[in-house]
Amino acid sequence: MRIATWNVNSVRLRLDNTLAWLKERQPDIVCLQEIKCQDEQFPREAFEAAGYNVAVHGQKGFNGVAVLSRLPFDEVTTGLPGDDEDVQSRFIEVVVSAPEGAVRVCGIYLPNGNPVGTEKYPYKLGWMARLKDHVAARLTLEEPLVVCGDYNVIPEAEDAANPQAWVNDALFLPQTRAAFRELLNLGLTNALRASTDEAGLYSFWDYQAGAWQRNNGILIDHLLLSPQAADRLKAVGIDKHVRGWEKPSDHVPVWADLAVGV
DNA sequence: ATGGTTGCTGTGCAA
Repeated sequence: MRIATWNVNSVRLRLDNTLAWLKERQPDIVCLQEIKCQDEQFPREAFEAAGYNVAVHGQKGFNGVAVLSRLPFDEVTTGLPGDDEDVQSRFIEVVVSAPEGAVRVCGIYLPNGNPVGTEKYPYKLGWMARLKDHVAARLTLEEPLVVCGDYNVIPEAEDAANPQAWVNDALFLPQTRAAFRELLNLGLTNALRASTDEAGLYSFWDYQAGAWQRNNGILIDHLLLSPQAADRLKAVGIDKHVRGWEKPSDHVPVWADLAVGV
């Protein structure tokens, strides 16, 4: 089963790119972030015609997450538990049944947190604490679980082309990186880092200042695996070439193959 | 080099 994550930065503007990439990469499950539309504006029919079931947790203008799945959904839940006041659409969780058993997938759009010094940074850290609590609870199920999405976290210096440019940024502050490590320390495996320690692997290049042309990227889109998923990990990839397409997102897809189901 | 670009919205905000 191939599970992917991609921050598309507007699913409506990126529909052609997304359909072209689905055809090329043939993922079974895709978590989309920053769809930037309400549920009823999501181009559901186009994805259904491509062979996918659709689950959407949208929001007007900003944020918004969705999951595409070739297999039908056994469960869909939206919203990260732990704060009833949080109205931002950043979390969706699905369960699908593969022949060998259920696979649970959480699609996340973790808050950016900038500018540091505003309420945005504590919101990010609070969201990460809530995610940790939720993942800890899910891990007790002892099933294959993938928590993937735009984490807005640069875990290590080698995950940025120019780490010094990020030292005061919410994506790379020590507290941010510590919270990400706390998540890993629950027993999750970073799929990409389970297969390579290579530097220079990025998933985001800013639209500004020729970041793509200079390969000034950062790695902030991650797939974290429960032990039962990590045991079945077969391959991981980053579809960097998609950043060079016409009208690209500033993020590219990241995917992992698990030896479960199709 | 404290800029630069993109998307949605509303003529600014978020990233």
